[in-house]
Amino acid sequence: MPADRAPTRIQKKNRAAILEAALDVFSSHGFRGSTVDQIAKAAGLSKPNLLYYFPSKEAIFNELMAGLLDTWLDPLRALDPEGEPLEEILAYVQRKLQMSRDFPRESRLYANEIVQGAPRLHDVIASDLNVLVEEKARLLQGWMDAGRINRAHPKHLLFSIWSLTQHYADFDAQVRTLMGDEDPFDAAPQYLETLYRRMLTPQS
Amino acid sequence: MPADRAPTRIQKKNRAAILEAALDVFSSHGFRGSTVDQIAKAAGLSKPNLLYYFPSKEAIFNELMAGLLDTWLDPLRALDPEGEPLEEILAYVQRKLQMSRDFPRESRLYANEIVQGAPRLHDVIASDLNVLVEEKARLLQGWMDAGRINRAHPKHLLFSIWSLTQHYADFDAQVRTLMGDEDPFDAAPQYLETLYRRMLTPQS
DNA sequence: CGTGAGTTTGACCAGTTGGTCAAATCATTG
DNA sequence: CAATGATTTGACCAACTGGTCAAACTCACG
Repeated sequence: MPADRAPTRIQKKNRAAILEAALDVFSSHGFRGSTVDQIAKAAGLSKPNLLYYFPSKEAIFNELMAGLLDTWLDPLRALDPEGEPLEEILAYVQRKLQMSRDFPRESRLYANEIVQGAPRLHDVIASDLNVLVEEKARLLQGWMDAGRINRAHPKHLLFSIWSLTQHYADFDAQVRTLMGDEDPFDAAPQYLETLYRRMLTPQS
Repeated sequence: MPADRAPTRIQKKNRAAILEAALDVFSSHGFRGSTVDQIAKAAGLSKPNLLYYFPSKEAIFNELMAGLLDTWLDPLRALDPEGEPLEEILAYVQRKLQMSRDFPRESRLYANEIVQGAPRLHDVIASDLNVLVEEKARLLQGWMDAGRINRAHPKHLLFSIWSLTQHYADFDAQVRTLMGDEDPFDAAPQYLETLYRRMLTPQS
């Protein structure tokens, strides 16, 4: 393993290549289903060479996850208490949808983990994510109490946004097969905007 | 392997126990992540004993999947062209949600497969499911054209129903952690009914 | 209660997998 | 260009995994 001095040119390049390859492999086979050899080959390295940069398969996975979670929550963090409620929510939905389009592997990596019971993620969900969700749920509740958006269970509202947007990344294989030639992302933004607009636009 | 005569009492019991155990194990670790030993132990058998009833790990998986897909599509098949459109759709949503509550392992097994690119399911999705979806999408489009429900992309409408309902099974670990004491299934039916009612109730 | 089919198991095998290590090669810099 | 540290690799290991097999055991039934 490289000393903990400043990383050399080669270290930077190879660590990046490994993480990129690992994202590819882990997101399409899950942790258990992925082999170090697969990742090494995808990164253009030999297995021992890869293990020169990371102490273990699990270490690669953890670093990937740590990096992922931060960017993953950014769109929700950006939900602005000062903004116009409905537009804020619609913008959040579109940001999240955009992430499913641009980073489907990250979405699937996360989905893989949660579906399998989140063994390696339970702590961070129970702490960081929980705090953020509580905060934003209160914000949404406030907007509802003020009559600025229609009432709905705030946490379920958040779940529905995650679910609907990530579905296009996580179930990509199914969605594309059923859509035929049509790109799912052509109509999805419109569909979701309509859905949440109709649902949340305040009715007297 | 047992001869292909009528199954004995023991065969019936053990095959059922194996499939039950396999559902448990496969749905929480995926195919690659599950071992025959795990399944055998969960079924209360030794590994060679299990392999006396099924020729291979893959055979267990396939039999499980074959059984699953049929029941999985039933709720959609039951969408009745003769019924009142909005109520038909709302009933479909509730049936699907009920399945997430009653058969979360089946949902996760399916999710696991699709997230990983549906390698073992692509054919059946492209044939059986595709036919069913095309049929029901036309039905929904007809209802919209007749002004009986609000307009929305019919396939995306179906995707959203799957996504929202299955989310409660597939992301159960996350949902429960974030809901604390509250059972997600307490508010979910109400939330989804409201969502689709507001979205689809025809507006002049 | 004996006997043949149905059932169970311990021992085993070959292939895979995560990970190690010493030796070889390469890059940087004094 | 020497020499020192960084990088790479082939050979290897122990644990695990899917699957086999012959021998032992159990059960239903005449």
